[in-house]
Amino acid sequence: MPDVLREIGMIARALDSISNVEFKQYQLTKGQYLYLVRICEHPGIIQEDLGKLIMVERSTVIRAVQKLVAQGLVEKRPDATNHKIRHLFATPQAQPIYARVIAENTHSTQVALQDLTPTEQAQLGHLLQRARRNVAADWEAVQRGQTRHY
Amino acid sequence: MPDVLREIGMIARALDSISNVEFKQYQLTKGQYLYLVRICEHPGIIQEDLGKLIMVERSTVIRAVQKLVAQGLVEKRPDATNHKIRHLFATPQAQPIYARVIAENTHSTQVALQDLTPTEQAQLGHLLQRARRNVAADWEAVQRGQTRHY
DNA sequence: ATAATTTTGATGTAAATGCATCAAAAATTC
DNA sequence: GAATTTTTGATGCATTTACATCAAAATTAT
Repeated sequence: MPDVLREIGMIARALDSISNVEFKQYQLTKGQYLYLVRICEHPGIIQEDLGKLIMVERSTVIRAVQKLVAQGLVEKRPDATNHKIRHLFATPQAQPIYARVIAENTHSTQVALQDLTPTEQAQLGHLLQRARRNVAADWEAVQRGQTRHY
Repeated sequence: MPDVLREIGMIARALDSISNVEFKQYQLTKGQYLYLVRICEHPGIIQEDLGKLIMVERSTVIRAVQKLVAQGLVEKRPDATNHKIRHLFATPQAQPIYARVIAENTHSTQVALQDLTPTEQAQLGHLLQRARRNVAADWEAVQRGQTRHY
């Protein structure tokens, strides 16, 4: 069994840190780009689901979103019937930043996949998707306080 | 071009957060397992190279190592001729913890790859290795202060 | 050899992260 | 329908992370 964990960890840390450096010019601090992009692509999403989408802790999501709201990039709107949830929407000011983040992420992907054939790229995408689905179940269980046994 | 970045980010965050939860029982706080494992496997490594191995910032490595030293899990030894560097070694107390970390990481990998055939697993490993090498060059350049253009 | 640059380690400071906990609304159970 | 549990949001606190900067040793250039 190949040690895919370490490879994945290295790639993730490397690209995340590059992104963070580059997005400082748009006043985005560490990690903020992640939340902003997902909110842009899922208008009306609630914070709880945003956490599951990115796979980060609830409290982390909430603070990140609070900051985006303070910066005028995101809006929280109450629900008409469910008084517990808040829907998130990106503001018009977020749009140009969103475009830049996507451009940068696309470039990073190109760098990562530069010497892979289109077939290999597709293959990698599919295999990663399957691995991610496998992992998501465990992650949500641990978030709910369950313990893994092995 | 498939969006491998997001898949990789999700998997990395999910498994890292699970690991962090589980290793608290060994008094390892967030991220420490990463450093400890690499030091165990590379006796005598210096902090600078440890950063490149894990792909984290130099100052982050230094504080993480300082803490492991304070916990008695790692030792810093000066070099006989080069007075600038410090070699890192895991102490005997680190060994049982190392074994547990490896066991947990192996389990996580099994979960992630559970429904992939051995061929698919190998393929994923190879493709990720290539992507990681591609990314490493960019990461080291950005760490040295260079700007990417795209 | 001397000067300039790079490497390696370290720390102050600001910020994100994540656990524990609370609170209120909603959903479920009895 | 009342009581219990779950869901969703929020905050205090301890910790890691990372940038900027410094310092000293080593390397390279002049």
